[in-house]
Amino acid sequence: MTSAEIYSELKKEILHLDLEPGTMISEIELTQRFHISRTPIRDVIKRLVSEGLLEVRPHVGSFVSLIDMEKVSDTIYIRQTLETRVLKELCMNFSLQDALPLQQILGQQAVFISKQTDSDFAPWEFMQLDDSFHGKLYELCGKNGVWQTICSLNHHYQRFRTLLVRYHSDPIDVLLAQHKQMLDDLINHDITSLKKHTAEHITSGIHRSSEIMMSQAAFFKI
Amino acid sequence: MTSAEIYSELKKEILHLDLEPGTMISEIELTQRFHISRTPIRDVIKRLVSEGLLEVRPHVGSFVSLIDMEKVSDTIYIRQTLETRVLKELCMNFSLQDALPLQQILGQQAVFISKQTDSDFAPWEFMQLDDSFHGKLYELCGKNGVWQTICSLNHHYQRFRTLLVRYHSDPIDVLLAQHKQMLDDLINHDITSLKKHTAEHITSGIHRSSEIMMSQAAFFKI
DNA sequence: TTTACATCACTTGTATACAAGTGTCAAGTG
DNA sequence: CACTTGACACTTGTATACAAGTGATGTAAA
Repeated sequence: MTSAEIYSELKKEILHLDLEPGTMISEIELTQRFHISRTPIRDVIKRLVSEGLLEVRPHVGSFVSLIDMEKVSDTIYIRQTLETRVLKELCMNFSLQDALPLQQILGQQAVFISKQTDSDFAPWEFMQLDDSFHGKLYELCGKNGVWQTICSLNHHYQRFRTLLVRYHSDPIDVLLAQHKQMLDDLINHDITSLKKHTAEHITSGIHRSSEIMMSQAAFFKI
Repeated sequence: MTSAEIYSELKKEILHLDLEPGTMISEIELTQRFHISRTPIRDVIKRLVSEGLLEVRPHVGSFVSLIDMEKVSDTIYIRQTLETRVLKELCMNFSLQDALPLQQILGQQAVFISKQTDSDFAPWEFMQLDDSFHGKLYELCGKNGVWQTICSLNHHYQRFRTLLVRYHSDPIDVLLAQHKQMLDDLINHDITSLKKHTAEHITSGIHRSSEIMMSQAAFFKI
């Protein structure tokens, strides 16, 4: 297993909360698990530290970082602000041609929901489709780089979203309905309604944050 | 010299263009310069890579990354969008109390300009004061975390700004005048004028980008 | 002269021994 | 019993030897 693969694997486990916030990560354990020496393991750890997913206390240990709700709030603020502008610009010249790829993604989301059973609940697959939808909005607007930048700093937000769907605070069929509304607004060139629905969609779930923070207090910072 | 200090020193040299884009960085040279072994040097390099300031070609060498104008444009787009919203919110409840720290920073900028001579031209000192001004705007709005986030992804933009002031495309007295206008707009609660002046200020210099890219083509990507 | 190829100097990648700091836990002391 | 203290196990930090890939350079053959 190469260094990049180990990085992806660990990152995935952290974002999916398989590695719970606060868990200690042992370098030596990882060397045994991935059959590789400490040096590349330490490289991976450093990289995850730089993304805020791990914290290293020198001579003590490496730990999965606690979810920082301030960072989550900041991410939501940034996403809502940028997406409002992007959608405004997109709405001005929105064509039915633009609607096609978005409708395709909504179709995939509908398929996912219909296949979904309680036994094999895999929220991150839907979260990926959610990201595809939003990413496509930026792409259609010629702002793919902005979307990539947002993705690079939404790690705490993503873990919070995982909790939201895990506790069904954010039913995925509601999210799909919100996407559909946004697409309708785009087709109708209704900027006012679009702005409202976008804000609702992105900030949805934050209302229940205190509830979730209570039930999983150990996962959160301060 | 500790690992963190070496990181700061190298980062400073890259952002100030003392280490020019494209320059090769030798790990062994750095071990000799800082009297430390390869391991901590490699840690520093990895960290600068994760910030997009260095690029490592395996078994070839480590190089200062070329300035990516797409990233610069994206940064300007993000900054302008966020700052427009922050200033709008700030403008609504702006008090003369809020004006005090801003006026203080403008005073420091004025002092800097008056002291300035052509022989000891140190643009980054003024850039720091520029950042202080903008950072204070976010802070007054309770959005300090958002500002910190922006700072973490504006490295290419900062190198571009260094070029702008180096070639006097962005005379610093003009920047100060723009700051003063923005503060006046805040005091007068004139959102429309504020939005216009903010956009002018943040996008100022981008107009001359092609000119600068021509004269320093080797610094730029593609 | 031109081209193909082997050599070599140099780079980063990896493994590992050792240094140094931290926290636990048990024994000793008041 | 409460508290101090020191040994110890375990952590990350650092140094360094070696592996492996790259590109330039020089040599020999066509």
